[in-house]
Amino acid sequence: MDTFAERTKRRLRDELLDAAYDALVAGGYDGLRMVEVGRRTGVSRQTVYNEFGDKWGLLEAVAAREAERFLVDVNDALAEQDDPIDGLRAAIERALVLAGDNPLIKAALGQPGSDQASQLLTTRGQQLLELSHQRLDAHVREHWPEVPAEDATTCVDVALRVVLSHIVNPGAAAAVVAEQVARVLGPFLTSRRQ
Amino acid sequence: MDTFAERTKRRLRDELLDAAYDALVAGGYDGLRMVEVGRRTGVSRQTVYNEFGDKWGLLEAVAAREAERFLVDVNDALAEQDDPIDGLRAAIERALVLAGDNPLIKAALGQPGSDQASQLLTTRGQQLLELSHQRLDAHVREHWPEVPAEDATTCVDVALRVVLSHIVNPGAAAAVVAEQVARVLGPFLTSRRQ
DNA sequence: ACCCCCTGTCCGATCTCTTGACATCTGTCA
DNA sequence: TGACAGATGTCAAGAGATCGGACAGGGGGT
Repeated sequence: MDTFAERTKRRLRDELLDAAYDALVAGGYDGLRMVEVGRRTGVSRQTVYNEFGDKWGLLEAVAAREAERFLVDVNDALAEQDDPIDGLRAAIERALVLAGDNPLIKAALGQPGSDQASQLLTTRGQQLLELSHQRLDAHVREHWPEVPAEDATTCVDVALRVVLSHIVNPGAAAAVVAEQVARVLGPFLTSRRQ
Repeated sequence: MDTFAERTKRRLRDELLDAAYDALVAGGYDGLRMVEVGRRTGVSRQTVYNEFGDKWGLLEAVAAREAERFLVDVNDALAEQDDPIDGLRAAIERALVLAGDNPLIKAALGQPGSDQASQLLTTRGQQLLELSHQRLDAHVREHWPEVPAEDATTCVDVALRVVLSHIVNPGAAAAVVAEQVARVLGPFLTSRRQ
C-alpha cells in the first residue's frame, strides 16, 4: 500500500537531497551546511540528522542517488549494443562523457586540492563499485549469454576501475579510452567465449 | 516561510479533493464515500473528517476549488475584451460552454432527479454567487472605468444569475444567450456611462 | 425484524518534527 | 595565546497530526 505518509517521507528525503546537491555543487563538502539544507527545505536541522545520521551520511545519500541516475544512463548505452565488446566500448564512452559534464563530480574534483567528497571516488570508492556492479552485472549476465558469468563480471570490474581512474585522473578523450579498453579486453572475452 | 509541513498539508488537501472529485464525477454525492476518499489518498477516514468536517464540507471544498478554476477561465474571457458589453458577452458564452463540458456539473445535474450536489447551484447557491462576485467584480471595477462601480456590480449580478439559471436549466445555445443578455444589459450600461 | 453499510464522533497510541539546550571542535581575530 | 563565532552532533521535552478501534445513529434491502 502506498500511504500518503510514505509518499511524504520519500518527498522529504528527495527535497533534502536536492538542497544538499545544490549546496555541494555550489560550495563542495565544506560549503555544505546542515542547517542550510534544512532551511531550504523548510524543515529543522534536527530533521536532517534524523534522516541521514550525520553530514557524511547525507553526502553518501546524495552520491548514491546521483550514481543510480548515472548508471541508468550508462546501462542504456550498454543495452543499445548487441555485441559485448561494442557494448563495453559504448558504455565506457558514455560514462566518461557523462562524468565530464556532471556538476557534482566537477565540484568534488574542483581545483583546491580536491574536496573531501572526492573520497567517494577514491579511498572510499567501494560503495560506488559495488553499486555499479549490482546495476551492470544484471544486464551483462542476461545479455551476454556466450560469456561465462564469472568472466563477464571480471570484465566489468576491470572496465569499471579503469573508468573510475579516468574520471578522477583524466587521460585521453572518452572515445579514445573506450576504444583502448575495448581493444584490451576484446581478446579476453573472445577467448572465454563458449 | 514555506515549511515542508505546510506544503505537505496543502498537498494532502489537494489529493483528497482530487479523490473526492473523481468519486463525485463517477457516482454523484451518494456515490461519494468518505472511507474511499481516504483509501484512494492513502490516509485514514478520520483524517478526511479532520480536514473537511463532514461530507457536505468535503463537497463544498471540491466545488469551491472547481469554481475558482472555472472563474479564472471566465475572467480571462472578460479580460480579452476592451468594451464592457463585449466582455460581458464573451464571459457569458465562455461560462456556458465551460459549464456544458464540466464533468462535475454534469454529474450534479445528471438524469436521476438530480444529485444533492446540485443544490450548490440552486438553493445553496449563495456561496457560488459571492465567490463569483469577488472574482469578477475586481476586474470589472478596474477595467470598466466609465461605468460606476455600483452599476457594474449590479450588471455582473444580473448576468451571473441568468447564467446560473441557464446552467441549471439550459435554454438556447451559449452564443445566443450571451447575445441576448448583452443586448438586454447594453442599454443600461450605456445609460449609466459617465 | 434483522442485517449491513455508511456517517459522524470520541479517545488513546504512535510517529514525526520542532525547539532549545549542551558539549565539542575548528578557524579567526586581537 | 586566549576569546569568540560558527559548525557538527546529541539529547530530551513537547506539540501536532494521523491511526486504529470503538461506538451510536440512520437508512435501505431481504
